[in-house]
Amino acid sequence: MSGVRAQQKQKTRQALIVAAFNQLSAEHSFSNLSLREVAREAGIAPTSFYRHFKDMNELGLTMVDEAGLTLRQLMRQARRRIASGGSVINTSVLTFMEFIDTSSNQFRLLLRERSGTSKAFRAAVAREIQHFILELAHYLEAETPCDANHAYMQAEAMVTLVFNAGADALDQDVQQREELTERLIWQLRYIAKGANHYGTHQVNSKPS
Amino acid sequence: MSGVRAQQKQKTRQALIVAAFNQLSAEHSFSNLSLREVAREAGIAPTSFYRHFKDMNELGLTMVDEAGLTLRQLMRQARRRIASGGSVINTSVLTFMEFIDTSSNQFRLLLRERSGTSKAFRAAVAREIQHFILELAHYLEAETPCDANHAYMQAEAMVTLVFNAGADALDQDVQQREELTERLIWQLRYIAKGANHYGTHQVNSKPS
DNA sequence: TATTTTAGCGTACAAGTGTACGCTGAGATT
DNA sequence: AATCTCAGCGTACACTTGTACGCTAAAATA
Repeated sequence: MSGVRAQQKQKTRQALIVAAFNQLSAEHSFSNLSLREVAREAGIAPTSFYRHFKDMNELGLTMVDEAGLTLRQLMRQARRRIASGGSVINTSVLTFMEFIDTSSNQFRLLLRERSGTSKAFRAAVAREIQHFILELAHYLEAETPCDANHAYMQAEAMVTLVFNAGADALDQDVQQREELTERLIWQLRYIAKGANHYGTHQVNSKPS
Repeated sequence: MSGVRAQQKQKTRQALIVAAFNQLSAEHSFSNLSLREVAREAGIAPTSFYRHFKDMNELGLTMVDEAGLTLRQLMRQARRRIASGGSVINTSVLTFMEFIDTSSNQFRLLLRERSGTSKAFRAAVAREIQHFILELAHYLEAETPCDANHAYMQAEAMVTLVFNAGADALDQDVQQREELTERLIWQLRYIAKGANHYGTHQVNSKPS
């Protein structure tokens, strides 16, 4: 049971995933990929694809998981930087922008399938984003004078803005990205300010 | 020059556009459409398609324009409601949600092509959204104590949140939509509050 | 060692795609 | 009335796609 067999299988399985990611780009989305092209790039026969995934759909869901994993790992790293004395907003934003830069295809997948044609895909992406929101909400509830409900809404708004800024950044050059990032940081400050205002007291009263 | 000829041409051209919109759905995106299927639904031969558009791409851009037009018309209507004494945030949000409900396929197109595979598409959608942002920014600058720069950032953040909430709403039932709308309204208040705080005075000082 | 399992291959096929080409007949133009 | 224009059609072709089926050789198991 040395597992030479299973080991090789994992290897080509991974080759398929890598091949699929490589074929994603600004001009090529997941739904444009064909089983045959992916198999070709992975160096196996089209029909061998089925030894690993029953479907292109199944491949896609695996890719979403993988992208989510990458993102979560990066953000864990961000939390370490924050713990050792970085500004929360700045560090998080910069880390996210780093993700977009170094793993743009993974981000593109999440971004596109969020509003894609497969309900399963949309749900999978929504789950990944939800992770983020909950984590941030938990942090905000603990570290700022905000009740749970407002902490959640605040987190949701922030994650939405960050994610969207990431999407815009994909098409931009360095100069534009810097301006975008600066605007984003201001916008996050707005939200923090507003949430702390409304979330701290008189939660149920209408604002003026 | 009665134009019977040209009139008929416009008619089938419109039939193509309608056919294409009809084939959009939660499970079917623009890039899934085939020229042949669109032509079939419009009731013409595949090759006749070329009498109207050089490309599926050209059809798509026309559709984006049309969707943008619908949206702008709806928002003009919203402005009238506001002028006759409605709350700004509430009225705008409700109007937008109405757009998503009654013209979901048009919204889906904008939503998806915003991060789609064609740069021209992305630019076209970005332009439509930019209209919105500028219009709102102008309003905010005039009606609230906010300098131009902060008014723009505020408007951008608000439009982003509204647009994204619309995207989420597409998959939701009435109950969930109500909750979503309520959260959205709070989030917009956060932004308004924060922007007025930072944008009114001491613009260049760091927040506490 | 003999047997079973299985990753990967090659062949084959039906279905669908975009589009080149030439024709027709009904409006438009002269 | 004679001519031109051109929206729409049908045929045809070269491709690409997913996948069913059966084979092989090497690893795993007995």
